[in-house]
Amino acid sequence: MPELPEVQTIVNELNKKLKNKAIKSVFVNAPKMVQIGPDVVSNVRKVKNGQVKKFSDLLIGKKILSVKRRAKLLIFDLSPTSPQPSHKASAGNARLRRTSGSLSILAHLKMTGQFIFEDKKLRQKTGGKYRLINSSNAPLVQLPSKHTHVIFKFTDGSTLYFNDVRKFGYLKLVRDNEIDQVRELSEYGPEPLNKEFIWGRFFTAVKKRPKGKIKQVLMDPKVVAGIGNIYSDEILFHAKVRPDRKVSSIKNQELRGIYQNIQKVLKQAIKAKGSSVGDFIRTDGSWGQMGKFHFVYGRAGEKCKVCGTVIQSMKIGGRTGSFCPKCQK
DNA sequence: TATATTGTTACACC
DNA sequence: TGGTGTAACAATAT
Repeated sequence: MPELPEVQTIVNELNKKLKNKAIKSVFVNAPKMVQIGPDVVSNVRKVKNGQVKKFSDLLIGKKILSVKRRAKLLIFDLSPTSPQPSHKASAGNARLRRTSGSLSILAHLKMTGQFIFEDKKLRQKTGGKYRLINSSNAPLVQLPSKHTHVIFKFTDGSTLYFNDVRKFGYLKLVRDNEIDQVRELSEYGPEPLNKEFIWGRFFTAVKKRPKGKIKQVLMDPKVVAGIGNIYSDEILFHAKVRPDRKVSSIKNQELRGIYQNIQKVLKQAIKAKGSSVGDFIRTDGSWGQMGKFHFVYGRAGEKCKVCGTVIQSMKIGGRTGSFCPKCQK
């Protein structure tokens, strides 16, 4: 379940590995998972079967300049669009006129998306599967697998696989100079690890929702970006606040503790390269280590690491939340 | 075969 | 109007 720390882990790794690599080819096996923004190609919102070629055509030859993150979205910035081919090539496609300027790929992993990078020289066959790195921490993965939906090949022989068991994730091409207007990006709240995430702003945003349960408010991307089920549970444990507490009942001091623990827990998780819960693995196929430090998430029925009380779970807003009934008030 | 799963959006209601 | 709550949706494993 990639949340902010998992996405940041992938971004850090891909930014190193993909920087200045040129795209040689793009294979799309699940057309519904790629989109072209309406501002890139007019009159096209979603790429359908016959339009996959446009998606790959727009990408081939481009270099990846950098990989960034906003909330849980990855942003691949590409080198500028090459000059248009001759008039006759575009004559039949007047309505699908390409606009100039740089493109970016927005990628969302949703529940089960994975990016796996394979350097040609690291591929080693082991009984039909491939171990990507020489480490006991790496599970065997088959590449491509039946859940590989998009494959990028680069001119240096390396490959990037986009896997997603549930197919909830997507890749979306948008114009770079209008990226701030993309709705997915413009409506997110502050980045919790940036300077913009100041106490006063957080306090105001939370207090605007007095009837909301604190866990739901923390997971609202408009209040603060990037926090999902795992980290809302963990943050509230460290802040000693039950997830079902109404905002109106939370004392300023408690909210201050939540604010501080948002940054503390997320930073620790990034250091541990994320939590390998569900399908999350790193771009080299290895697991993140944050799961070892979970105090409540996924531990319902087990004993609290602090006081020994059995961890409970409850549905909050249709989601499962876990907490220690003794440590959290 | 029914259910659980999650991030995000849509929408009805107050 | 905007906060609130609920449903819907994507697709699959179990």
